[in-house]
Amino acid sequence: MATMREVAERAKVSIATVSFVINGTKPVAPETRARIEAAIRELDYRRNVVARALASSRTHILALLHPDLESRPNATVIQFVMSAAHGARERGYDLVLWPINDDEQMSHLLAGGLVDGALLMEVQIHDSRVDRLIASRVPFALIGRTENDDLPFVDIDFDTTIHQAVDHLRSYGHRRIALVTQRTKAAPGNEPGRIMRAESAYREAMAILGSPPAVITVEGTSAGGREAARALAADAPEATAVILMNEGASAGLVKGSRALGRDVPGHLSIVSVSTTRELGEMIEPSLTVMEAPAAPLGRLAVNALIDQLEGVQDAPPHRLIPCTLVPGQSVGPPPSRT
Amino acid sequence: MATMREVAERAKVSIATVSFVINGTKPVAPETRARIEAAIRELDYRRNVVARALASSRTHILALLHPDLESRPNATVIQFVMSAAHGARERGYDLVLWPINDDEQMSHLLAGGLVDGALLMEVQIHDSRVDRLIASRVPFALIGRTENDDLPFVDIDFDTTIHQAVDHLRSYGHRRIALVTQRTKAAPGNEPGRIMRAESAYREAMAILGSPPAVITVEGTSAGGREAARALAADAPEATAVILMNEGASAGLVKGSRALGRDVPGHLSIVSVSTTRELGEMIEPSLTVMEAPAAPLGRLAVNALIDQLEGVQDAPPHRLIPCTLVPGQSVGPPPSRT
DNA sequence: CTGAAAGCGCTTACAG
DNA sequence: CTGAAAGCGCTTACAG
Repeated sequence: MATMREVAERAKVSIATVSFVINGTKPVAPETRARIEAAIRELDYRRNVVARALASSRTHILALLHPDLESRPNATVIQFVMSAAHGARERGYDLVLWPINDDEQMSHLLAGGLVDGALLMEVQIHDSRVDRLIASRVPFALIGRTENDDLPFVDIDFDTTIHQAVDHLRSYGHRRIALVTQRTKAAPGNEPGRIMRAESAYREAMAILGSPPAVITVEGTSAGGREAARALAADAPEATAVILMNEGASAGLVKGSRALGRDVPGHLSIVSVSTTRELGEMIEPSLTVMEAPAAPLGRLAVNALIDQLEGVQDAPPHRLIPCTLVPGQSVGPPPSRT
Repeated sequence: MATMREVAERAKVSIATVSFVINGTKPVAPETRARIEAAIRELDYRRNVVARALASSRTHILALLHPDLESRPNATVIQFVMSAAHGARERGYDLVLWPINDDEQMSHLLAGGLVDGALLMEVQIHDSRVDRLIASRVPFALIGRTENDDLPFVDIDFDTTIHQAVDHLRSYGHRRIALVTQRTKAAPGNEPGRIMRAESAYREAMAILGSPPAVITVEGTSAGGREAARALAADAPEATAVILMNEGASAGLVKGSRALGRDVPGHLSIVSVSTTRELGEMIEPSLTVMEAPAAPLGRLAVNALIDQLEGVQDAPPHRLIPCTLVPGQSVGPPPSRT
């Protein structure tokens, strides 16, 4: 590869001037600029990004910190990741994947100076990784929120989403609506924020509706879904509809309900929240879903971070995006009482 | 952040010696080493990876080149990506995501000197990106193969996989087996290698079986699956089983068959190849799948690349991994002729 | 076993 | 508008 020095020699200028035209950092006379651009073209010169990084103390690399997702990743996650990578590249940044197992390792990586900023996924209400991030002094943006709303974050607007889901069900005549949510390994009270926020939005909506809430928590698996179906029949038999905040359990819930003789949507309507429409279509009957804004959220997160790095002040204030209703065939009127 | 110079001063040695102990590149006297290690601990020193990269011309960064998957990624892809990232980190490398739209852009990125090596996904039979990779002189490994088997690659062993699928169906008594494959935007004859290889393995198996092959190609969507169901009924009515090499069409195929009055597996058995077991479980009846070895393949790919970078000679010669049969409920005996 | 020094390929005050 | 030079924080022959 040609170096900046070779370009400078060929164009009969100093390397400083070459740098100025490449970066547009200082005005350069048109003729000089033309000579330099010609030299760049002739030598097929590409600036060495590592040297630039060392000299400017800006690597233009961003880290995506995520729990080790090797096992059960979902479609929403990859859409998010890919759109973040894409958004980063569009602004001249690279995105590295950092599967983080423990906080110690995370601090280590952050201290290496490889990245200009970090994106943290699967944020919990109390999250020690956020403390590590702050301590590292590496700028960051969170995907999800801790209890501290002041930190830079982007998130799904669960309030709006859940209320829309409830409204949709109400428009069919449902009044008794249960919530099926997901059990995690996190300590109780410290679930991923999305689970807690969805639940509190649900409780609020039920309060407005004047209906008693019914919350069922199961694993995010087919078996979990079946368990939810049994629990619904046993503990919340009056519920004619369910809001499902547990993508992995969706197929099991439908299968399990049918196995108990409860047709979907004949006896039980289902809205699956924060999932993909593709997943909704896989299931029979196809699920009515509130599609997670994974791709927009990925771009929003990466742009919020880069804006922060580059000191852009007019960053868009809205950092919450609601899910989008995608009607399927899992919602119908409640069974008529006979 | 502390620098190596500060460590050296505190330990009363030269920075060269500090470098030697950090990298283990040269023997250092035990007492000297102890002093240096103490200084490192006391200053909480972390080597700057950018400076190391520039000085050593090794960035320890790898690129994962993938088509722009923002739209329809699948679970197999993310498992692959995550395990590659994880495998890279375990060996001290970082993985950057490069969504590649065109070859030009790819060459640009490669020329920037950011990465030591590259992994290319979704390799096609004739793939201009591979030519670009070779021209860039950046070491690489392919996920999938071009027609040139000599290049470093890892891949699913479609031969073994398809033959196992056929054997599984034969053990139930099936002899007339169709293949449903996926239409892509690629020019005919230049599909992703996996599609061509699966098809030729299928044709070979049918030849051995003495049955005429029947190949149906549809979009990788629910609509495509329905189309496949119709085409099977119309064009290959004698087929009692189908090997599905089209994950996105799986739900549609089942729904479409039933809509035509053909029960699964009563009238039609299905084996879905190169997919995830989670997806198989979503569907009713749960699909018998040949699970793609996404995670092992991710590690294999990244290790093959790093071995190459580090001159490890005893790289494992086996770079093909077959899918794993995960029985579901979509395979049964063929309908008895009445 | 240890050190002085060159050099990796850029950016960036500073001077003119 | 352009250049000489220092410096980013390391690695790596080379010398001793």
